[in-house]
Amino acid sequence: MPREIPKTYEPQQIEPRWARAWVEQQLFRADAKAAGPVFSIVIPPPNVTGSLHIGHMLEHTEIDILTRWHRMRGFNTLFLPGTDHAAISTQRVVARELAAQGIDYRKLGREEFEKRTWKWKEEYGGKITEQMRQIGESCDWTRERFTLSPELSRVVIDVFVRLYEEGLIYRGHYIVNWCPQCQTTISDLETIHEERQGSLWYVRYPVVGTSQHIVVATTRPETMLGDTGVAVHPEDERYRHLVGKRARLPLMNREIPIVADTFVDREFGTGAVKVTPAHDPNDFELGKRHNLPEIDVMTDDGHMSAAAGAYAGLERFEARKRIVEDLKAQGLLEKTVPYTHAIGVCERCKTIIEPRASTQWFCKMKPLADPAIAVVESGEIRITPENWREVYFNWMHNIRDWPVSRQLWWGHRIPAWHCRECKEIIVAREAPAKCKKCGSGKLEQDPDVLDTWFSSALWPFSTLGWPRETEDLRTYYPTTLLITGYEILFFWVARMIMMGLKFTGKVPFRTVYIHPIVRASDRQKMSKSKGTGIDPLDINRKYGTDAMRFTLMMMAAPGKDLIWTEDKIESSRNFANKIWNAARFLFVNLDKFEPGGATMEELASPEVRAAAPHRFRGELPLVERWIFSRAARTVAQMHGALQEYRFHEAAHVIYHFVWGDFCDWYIEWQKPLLTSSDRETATAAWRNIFSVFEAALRLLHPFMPFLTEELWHRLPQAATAKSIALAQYPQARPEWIDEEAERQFTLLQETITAAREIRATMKLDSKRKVAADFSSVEYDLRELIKANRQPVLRLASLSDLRVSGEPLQAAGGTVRSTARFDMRVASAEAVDIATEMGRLRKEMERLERDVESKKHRLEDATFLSKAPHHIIKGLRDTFFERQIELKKIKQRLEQIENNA
RNA sequence: GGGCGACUAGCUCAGUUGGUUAGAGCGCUCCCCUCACACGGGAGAGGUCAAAGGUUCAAGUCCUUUGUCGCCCACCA
Repeated sequence: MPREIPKTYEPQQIEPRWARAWVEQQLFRADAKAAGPVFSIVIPPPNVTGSLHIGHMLEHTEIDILTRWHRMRGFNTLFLPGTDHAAISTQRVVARELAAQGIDYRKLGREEFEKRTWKWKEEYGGKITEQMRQIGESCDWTRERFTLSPELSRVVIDVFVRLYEEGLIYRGHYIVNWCPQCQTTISDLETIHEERQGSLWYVRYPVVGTSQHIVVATTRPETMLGDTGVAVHPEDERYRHLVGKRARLPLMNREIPIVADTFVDREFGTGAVKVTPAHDPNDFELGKRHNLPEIDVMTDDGHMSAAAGAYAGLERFEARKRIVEDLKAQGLLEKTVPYTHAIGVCERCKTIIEPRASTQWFCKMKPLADPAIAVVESGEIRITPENWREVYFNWMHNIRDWPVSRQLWWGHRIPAWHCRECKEIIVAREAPAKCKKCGSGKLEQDPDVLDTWFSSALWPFSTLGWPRETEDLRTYYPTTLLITGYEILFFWVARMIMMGLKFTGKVPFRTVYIHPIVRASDRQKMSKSKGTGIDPLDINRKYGTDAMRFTLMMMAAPGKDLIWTEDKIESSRNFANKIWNAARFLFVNLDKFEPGGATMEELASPEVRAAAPHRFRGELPLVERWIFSRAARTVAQMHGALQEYRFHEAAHVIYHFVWGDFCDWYIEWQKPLLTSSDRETATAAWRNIFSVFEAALRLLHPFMPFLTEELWHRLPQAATAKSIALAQYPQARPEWIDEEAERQFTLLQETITAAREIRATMKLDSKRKVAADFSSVEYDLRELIKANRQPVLRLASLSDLRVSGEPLQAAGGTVRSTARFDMRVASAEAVDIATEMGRLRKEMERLERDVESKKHRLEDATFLSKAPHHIIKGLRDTFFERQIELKKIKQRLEQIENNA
């Protein structure tokens, strides 16, 4: 047993060793599948850049805590680490990496690009895995999670075909969001709206056959090249005479009809609107109603297309500038006013998205959404914290069809084949040999791939072997829990629910726990791209993983984002150090005790610990009854808090137990006993302190895995014990709860505190011991003090304590009183009387107010008739106590005044 | 424009179903380097729980309004 223990806990010397051991010995994986209740958990993918930031750590820590806790309770646990296809991001990052090497990915060809991406994914997966190992993640972060494996692909294709056959997948021609940078369609969810300062340009369109103009307002002049109409409100008197006439589109010299449509807002701009069906969702609908043609004036990379006439080839914003200039030159620009409006930008690359009319694959949502709403309403799926339920319903009720095709190379290829001869589209699981309509063999697979989230939506069952009725599917599906952040509630969570219900008929998970988001100190969401991400590995090196985990958990109150500032971690680091030193205390003192006494094996073996609490000559002293009672309560609270995903509560509970109860009181109280020459008593004390300590380690283990693992191994363990993570989590011990012991011990604590308070008032330094008087009218209380005289003297630094039932003479000393006892230290030296009186007066005023209000309430007949008995009784009891306290304070004040 | 949330000690935040003196960490003040720990020990100051109204015997907790600040959703040129 190593006995040279440094004074300070040094995580960097301990963590790497255990991280390695967990991985090499496959401790978590080996025992993951055992007999027992099932805990299966779906967890989200890491971000695609391959780097972790503090924001991820919260999620990983919660997952890891739940996993360790469940495994320690004998659950059969299983992870389904979420898929990371992240098609757009991946393609973009890989393309960038290739570009850095001077390679244009588009010239590589699809196959070669996929190959390169695979390689990159592997490296990335390896990097993430390595990082997760360093921080002690108990789940396996292997490359499988990035796999577009053939089996999974088959499931995705199967699902697509099934949905198509049911008419839920269809090809639609609509306005979609086009990102000219990523060069693909993106869904509404992937665009974010930003307020930007822009302009509203008022442009004159000459009315054909008249000398009149109709003035339209636009924020995007470049789209006017694609205008195929002008619309006004049918009841707008200003324009009624123009409806049915034609306008001449400036710059393009094209005649376009003036139509009437109720969609037009008479109040906005001039009340006349240009119609560009190919570049605006509203105009698209309007154009369909009035049979206006679509003219797409842009190219995939955001330049003006051949349809843009003289402007063809210009970048779209360059074209805007030129168009405005030209309009001005021709006297067709009536005015320009500054205008702030929201524009859509690509979530990933921040490029301004271009709405374009385009033919895409869509998935009908309504029939899938309705059952998904029902299961959350009925509680079959529980979303916690509950406020996210509303958000979920809100979105689901207003759900729109989902464009699922993406113009990318990386992802699951859409299983559709286009006939070159007859344009027939064939959706099938396998590539068809020939067109089923015209028999042509000239078939081409649709070049598009599926949105990342399409395959991710299937994850809970696709990974368990569905559609086969596998053992895994039977055992683990529906999974117990999904744990994720709210940013993918719609992307992923809602869609998993819909797809799960659709294809398995069952919910994919029982509970959805939405964890808070970690923000940087400026309240920005942590993000690598914004440079606001903090590398957890840096924090680890400085403070240790345990400290970082514990800090996050202390702050992680459900339903509220938390702000990461580095100073908070110091207190967790200190906590780790405190535990380390508590252990150090035990080991160092055991060294002193062992010669001639019992060995550590005899004092702390698993068998000995299991037999706790150990009696002292047939009896269990008060302090032992108290600490075991406190331990039992702590265990119960830990279970309750973790059951409800109240991580912050669990962290606070264990913190208080270890630091407040165990270190500050229990160890301090027991100190002399541990080196006592009374071997029998000392042995029992040692055995109990080791059992409580060891139980505390197990309680804490999910939160601080490294520190607890290290210390646990310094205690005697069974030869087969490999890790504290495989030990049993402390179980509730209701028989240890001892209310009487807690009440009595609290009184002893109050007595000691009262004496310390007096010492502080007298500004005595701790070496100077003084004699004190203790007085209480309660016989039991006096006996309690007498029975615990030694520890009280020691912890309060008193040389003597005279216990009596007589009132204390206040003169010439300092007194502290509670309702049940008085404590007095005589002293010849002058205490600061003014300060003391100020304190007493303030206390008196507070008590007077309190007593008055309680009296008032206790005289209230309605209160007495309506309030429950225990409330009335409690109030009455405290009322009497306050009254006594008040009386004592008043007497004390009088005495001081008389003396002065 | 809709929806959601927050406002509690100097700072960052807890506070389960309304119920007896509203808590923690950091910071601050005072005393201590006492043989586990100064990343420590002991003691203390500091809050009319954003404002107003309401429900109730009882409100930090429930309801309404207001203010301030966030977030999400939304096709108004």
